[in-house]
Amino acid sequence: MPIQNAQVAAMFDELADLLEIEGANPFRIRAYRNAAHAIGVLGENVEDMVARGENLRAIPGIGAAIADKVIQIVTTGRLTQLEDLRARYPAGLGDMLALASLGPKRVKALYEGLGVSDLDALEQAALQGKIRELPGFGERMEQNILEEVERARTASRRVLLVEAEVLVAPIVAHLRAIEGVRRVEVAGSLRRRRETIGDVDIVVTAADDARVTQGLAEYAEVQEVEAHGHTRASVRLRPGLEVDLRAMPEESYGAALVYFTGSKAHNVRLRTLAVKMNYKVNEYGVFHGARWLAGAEEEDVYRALGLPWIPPELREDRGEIDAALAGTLPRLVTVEDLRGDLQAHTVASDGKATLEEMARAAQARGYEYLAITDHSPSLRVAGGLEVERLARQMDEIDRLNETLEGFRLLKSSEIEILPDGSLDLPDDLLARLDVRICAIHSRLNLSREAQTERVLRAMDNPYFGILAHPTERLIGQRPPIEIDMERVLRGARERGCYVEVNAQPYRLDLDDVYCRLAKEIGVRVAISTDAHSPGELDYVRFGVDQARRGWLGPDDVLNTRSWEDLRPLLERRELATGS
DNA sequence: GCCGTTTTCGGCCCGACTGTTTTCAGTCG
Repeated sequence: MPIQNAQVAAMFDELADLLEIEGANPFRIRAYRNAAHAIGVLGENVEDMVARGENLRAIPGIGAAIADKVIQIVTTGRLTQLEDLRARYPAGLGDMLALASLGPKRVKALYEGLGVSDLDALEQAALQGKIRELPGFGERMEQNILEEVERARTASRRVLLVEAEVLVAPIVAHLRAIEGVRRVEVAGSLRRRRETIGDVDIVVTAADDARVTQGLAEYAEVQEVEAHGHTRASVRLRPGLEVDLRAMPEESYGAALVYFTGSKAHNVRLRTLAVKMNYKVNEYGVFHGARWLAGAEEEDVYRALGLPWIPPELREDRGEIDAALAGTLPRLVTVEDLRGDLQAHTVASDGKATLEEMARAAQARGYEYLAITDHSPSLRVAGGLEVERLARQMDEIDRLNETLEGFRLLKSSEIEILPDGSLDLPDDLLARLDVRICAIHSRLNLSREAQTERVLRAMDNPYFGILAHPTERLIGQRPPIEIDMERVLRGARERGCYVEVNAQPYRLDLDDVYCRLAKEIGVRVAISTDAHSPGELDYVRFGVDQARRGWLGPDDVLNTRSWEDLRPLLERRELATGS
């Protein structure tokens, strides 16, 4: 069974957790966490790197010792050091560590003082009043632990980016309406446009800070106020989403925005850079000794550190600071760069609107083209079009295009990649399409090798165009299929094929990390909404978000081009093969 | 345990809040 980077990273994180409980050198612990982060955000698979004999020490944060451990993990699937620690500390301690009031010190005290090693035992100890008797613990802490155990049992998962947006918009409106409030900005992972959101951070400037924190605490949807100070408030909304608000002085607004936008790893890099310059960075500004240098706007903070402003989507400690220092930050693609959408459905298969309704909606967005990609025959559950119906739709598109000014519908299909790697439409029909979107919808559980071969074989067909939603994941519901994405991307480049960034908020597929890998390998992407109704064309921004997080610029994206410029890119292989 | 146009040894990001405290440790973001 191949091992994914995320699993390797999780092992080092667990190692760090257990070492914390053990009371190991905190800097050594940090080294493991840094390594976990470095591996987690790596585009390439460490297992493949090891197989190719590449030097893992080239990865920043990985030295000789951790490189050896990575090799042990990918070759044996185990890490003896971790297994030794697991033998010494019960598995339930990890659950305890996840509680807000408990860190490694208190978990260790509870385990050694009371023999408590899981949430159930912890709850019993609290109910029996034993916890308050431990040194450093009290009655209040005992009560908090009880509440946190209960919450952990009913814990809600991270919410989708789109869900968080819907919940947060009215809060922002509520805060803006408070008297004396000047600036309100959502920071955190929502501003970095991560695919899921754990909690929401909001930065505010106002004439009266306490009035704003009070205002949040009194917001109608608040279920519980977790903390409530003069300049800071933390509340839990009914759906389980936590909102942290920070009121800041005007001159610190930019520094606070940097600080609360994160990521944490990005901030650590910034402060480390500052220290080398003999500066200090905190949420109030950039300081030289006690002297305040900058902080009113984000641009000022970065400039004081010798950097250009870095777009929030890049602030993940994936090399953005080095790129900023070198002046090689990419100009990122924007929604405004897009000239069309390359995947949309109609009532002919499983969509909700007609050809004309979809065309009008796309044109109203300022697009020049929209590809109609109703499903192919094998996908019966989605009303896939048989050959005759598709041919009739193509005629209808021709007629409609004659009535549309400055806009055209593109003839297309979302073509099934069958289990044997063949495409679900005959070549003569494929040849008549403007764009060919190819996708897997069935047999998702093939082995990694078989699934990879299936897609590469499909790409051998000279009519293969764009691989749609390549990993088939549904965020929080279905994991990605087992597939060697690096091989798929290299195969796509060799064959002149492309991949999709599907903008459906529950797909976001390719994700940001694979977008970056596609760019490195040299495969262009289509940012497509896969819209099933006119309103879903707006989802495009979520696809753009992930593309930006993957460092993609306008040139890396197919549909930033006019149809005249795009067409030869899609036709190229047919010309080359003479078909 | 990692890392180095200040260092191959001696550093390693910073402040608010909570709960326990009579001056601060622990945790979080």
